[in-house]
Order: sequence, then C-alpha cells, then structure tokens
Amino acid sequence: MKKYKIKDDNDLKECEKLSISTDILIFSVSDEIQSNYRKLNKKHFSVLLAKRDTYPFEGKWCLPGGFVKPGEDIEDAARRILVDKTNIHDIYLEQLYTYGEVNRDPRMRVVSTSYMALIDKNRLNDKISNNLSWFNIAVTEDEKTINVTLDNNNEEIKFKIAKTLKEKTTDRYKYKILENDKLAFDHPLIIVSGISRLKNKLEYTDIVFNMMPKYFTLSELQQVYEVILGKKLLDPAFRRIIANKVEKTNEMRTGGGHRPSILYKYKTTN
Amino acid sequence: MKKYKIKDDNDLKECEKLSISTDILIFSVSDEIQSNYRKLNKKHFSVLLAKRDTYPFEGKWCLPGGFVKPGEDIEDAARRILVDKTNIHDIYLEQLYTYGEVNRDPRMRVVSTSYMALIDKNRLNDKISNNLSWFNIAVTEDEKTINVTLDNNNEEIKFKIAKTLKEKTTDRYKYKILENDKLAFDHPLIIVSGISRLKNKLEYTDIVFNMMPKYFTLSELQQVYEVILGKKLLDPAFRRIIANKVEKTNEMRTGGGHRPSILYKYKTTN
DNA sequence: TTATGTTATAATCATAGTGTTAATAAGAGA
DNA sequence: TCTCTTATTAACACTATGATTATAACATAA
Repeated sequence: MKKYKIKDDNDLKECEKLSISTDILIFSVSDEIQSNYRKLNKKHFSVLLAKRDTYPFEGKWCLPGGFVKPGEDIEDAARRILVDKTNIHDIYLEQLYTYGEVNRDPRMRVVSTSYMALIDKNRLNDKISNNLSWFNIAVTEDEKTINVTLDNNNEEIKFKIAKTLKEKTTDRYKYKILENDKLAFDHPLIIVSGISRLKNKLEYTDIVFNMMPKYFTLSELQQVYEVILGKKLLDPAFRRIIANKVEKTNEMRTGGGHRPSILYKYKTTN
Repeated sequence: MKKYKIKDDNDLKECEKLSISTDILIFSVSDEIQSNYRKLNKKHFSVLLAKRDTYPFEGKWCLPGGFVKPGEDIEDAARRILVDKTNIHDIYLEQLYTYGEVNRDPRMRVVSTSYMALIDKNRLNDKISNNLSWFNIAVTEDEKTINVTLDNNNEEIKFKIAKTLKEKTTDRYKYKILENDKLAFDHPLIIVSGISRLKNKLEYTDIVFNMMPKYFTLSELQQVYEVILGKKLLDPAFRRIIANKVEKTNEMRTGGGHRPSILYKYKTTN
C-alpha cells in the first residue's frame, strides 16, 4: 500500500511549485437611497471585490484573498484577510469549497479554499480600503446558464456560466465559465457557487441574522430574503416561518410616513 | 496590495514542505444476515476504512486516500483513488471539506480535501483489496458530544467528539477529538462531519438513490433512510415523501414469507 | 387445504403547516 | 380631518404530515 507515502522523487521536486490560498466571498445587504424625491430606499444584495494591481490579471477584479502563510491554518488565513479588509473581528465565516484545478493560476499551482463571510454593511462605516468596492448582484438563471451582473454604480461586470447537471458522479451542478471579461482567475465560478450555497442555506438555517443589525423590522428581514433569493415573498407566509426565530422588542421604527413597525431581534436561545 | 504575491523568500523556502491530499468517505448500506434461524437480514450503514502499514500511524485505521499528484486535479485524484479501491467508475463523488490545520500530519504540512462517495455495496462483489474493510457505523449524540462506534465484526473502533456551537463565527459546529485510539490523523473529525453532511443531504436531495440498486422495494429504501438517520420512520409518511421520486415497475419481490413487495426505480425525469 | 405469522400497502382521520386574499391599524403629511 | 402608505393580523381554503387502523398476499406449518 502506498497510501500517504510519497511515491517518487518527482513528487518532492514538484512540491515547491504548490501554494494554498483562500478567497473570501464577503456578502452583505444594504440600503441604497434611490431617489431624493421620495425616500425610496431599496435593498441590494452585494459582494465585495478588489481591483488587482499586479500580475496576473492586473486591472481585473477579484475576490479578496491571499496566500496561506507557512504555519498558518487555512481558516486563520481567511480570518486574517477578512479582518484586514474590514477591521471587524466577529464576522460570520464559513468554508465553502476548494478549487484544485491545476492551471487556475498562471504563476504556479495554487489550490484555493473559498470562504463565505456574512456581514451587516452598516458596521463597516466606509472603513474599507480604496481598492475594494461593493458590487450589487443580479442573477438570472435558466436551465442551462446563469447570467450574473455585478454593479458598483461605476462599472458593470457581466459573466455567463454554463450549468450542467452531472448525474450520479459529482456535486449537483458542474459550472463552466462561458463569458467573462473583467474577473480574474476562476472567480466567476466561486461567486456563482457561493451565491447558490447562500440561497440554499437561507432556507434551512438562521444564517441571515449575521447580515442583520441587532434590531430590525420584519419587513427589513423579509427584504433581505427577497433580495438574496431574487423573488418576492408573501408577507403572512414569511412571518409565520420566521415567527419563532425572532423576538419582539418594545421599540418601534417611526418616520416612514406610514404605520410604524415593531423592532425585532434574533432569538438565540432556541 | 500584496494579494496573490509571494511576500518573501520564506514563503518559497517553506513551500517544499507542503502537500495536498484527499481522503474519501466511502459510504454504503448493506444487508447482513443476522441469524439463520429466521432470515432476519438487517441493514447497516457502513464506511470503508484502510489499515495503515507505514509511518505515520502504522497499524491504525484510516480513510482511503492519498496525495494529489503534481499536475492532477484534486477531484481527479479522489476519483483515481476511488477507482483504485473499488474498480468501479461511475460512483457518486462529492467534495465535502478541506482540513488545513498545520500539524495534522507529522511528516509535513498536508492539506486534505475530503470527499464523500456513495455506493451500492452489491456492486462491489468483494472486489475490495485485503487491507480494506467495511465498518458498520453506530452514532449516539447528545448536546455536547458525539460517540461513534465502528465495527467490522472483528474489531471495534470507538471515538468521542466534542461538539461546540460556535455562534456567528464559523460553521455550525466545531468538532474536537476527545477520545480516539485506533484512527489515524484527524480522521475522526472527517468521519463525523461527513456523516452529518450525509444525514442533512438525505432530507433535501435525492442522494440516497446512489446507494440503491436499480430496482428496490419501498421498505428497503425506507430502511436505508432509517439506518443512516438512526431512527425509525413511519411508513405512510415516508411513502408520501418519496412517492414522486420513484416509479413503480411491474416486478415484485416474493419469497419473504409475507406479502410480496412492488419493485420501484428512481424516477430521473423530474 | 386451511390457519397463522409476517410484512406490504392503502385508507382514514386529525392536526399542523402553507398560499392567498382581504381587512384593519397607525404614523406622516397635506 | 383626510389621504397615502406600509405594517400587521384575520380568515379561509388547501396541502402536507403524524398516527392509527384496516386490508392484502405470500410462506410456512398444522
């Protein structure tokens, strides 16, 4: 048996060309005032991207990430990068998927583990560095392709992914990049599968509350679901589903020109 | 910005000590005749383990796995190992999680990506090599710990895992090995989190059918669910849930000393 | 041949959950 | 005071689920 045994010298010789990196999908939902005439603030689902200023893919956008240092755990590296970008320590962070294709980086073999971070954008207060930018996410999908448009109110990034259902042999979907001009590496794949994971997890976990402020109205919470899932939900149905996850407070949010809404908070003791 | 840029020579010097490996959780469910008196064949949920015969952890059991070769995709490596162990090509294979702790292997830094493979054990026909063995899985769990017993009718492997709920900061559970004598590396963690993923996926995917023969009775299918989830299900409820996933055939299974059961097959065109 | 054991399968009913529509509540501003 | 707007709840039909019970059909033994 040759398990866990380096088979020949070639293995060791080639080793020096290998690195581990991590790429982080930092997702958030934010209000954006659409018009001053009537304060119509619409929520957006968004992801944080960085503009590359070095080889390779110089000038293209990419996910915040970096190499895992020698002696550093992968998750520690992800958190280091996350703190570096946001200056916030207690951010929800979850490992998603590891990308091990041989030629995904032109410099050398780089195996990258992607993480998903969820944050309430209000906590940032524009503390992000100047090469970083939030892009609003718009996804349209049919049986075979996924079209994604990312928009930071200044630049638009569009890409297209082919989706094939690989039955019995691998994960539910196998993605392949069809069109992509502005994103570096295989990051379109990482973004698409990350969005898909988040959507799924919304339904069977309490993951949303990591993107919410401590106090929120049920309408706000519903809008967060709607903007991530990309579809409208019916009020009473939604309220019943999350009823036992939240707790009423005595506070109200007034000033909207309509009936005030009760502020709720996440009920942790469940 | 230092993203994707090797920071100093130290990075490269240390690189040569890094390797990528993959460990595969090969799960199956099998009949085992418990008694000859009355043909009471009970199903078991089981995982395939290999006995190590080299340093490190010589003599201990581990998951089938191995190093990813230079120039080989991680998933290709997983499939290569899977085919090597089973001689079957079209086995369901799904990436689970990447273990990146610095000292998980005493030889050098080894980052391991775990995969889950699901197989109908009948397809193997005892084709497995002699250092491999199927272990039946028994899990008991309370709020804080998970106890696992693996049994191959010859040897018993027991281990205990602490389960902490790390709120807001990482995946739902953080596992830590409390007791473990007979398993190599951090494989108790890989096994426990793999079982947990399989249990979850049973509920919201059609993943089970990868462990089933082409034709099966509803009782057999139900037993597979029961033995993996570790609890009894009610017949009518179960039948309603899987009703639209399966398709009746004209065949029956007779010979059980009772009413014969209709054979079903998985309805792929959904 | 008939009775009995055993499991397969369906019928039944109560209860819980969900989708949908519509009604009511209450602040802001005219 | 009236109107606009959104928040919140009520009400109803419908669907899904949990649980119990009834019936079907084969194998085996009397």
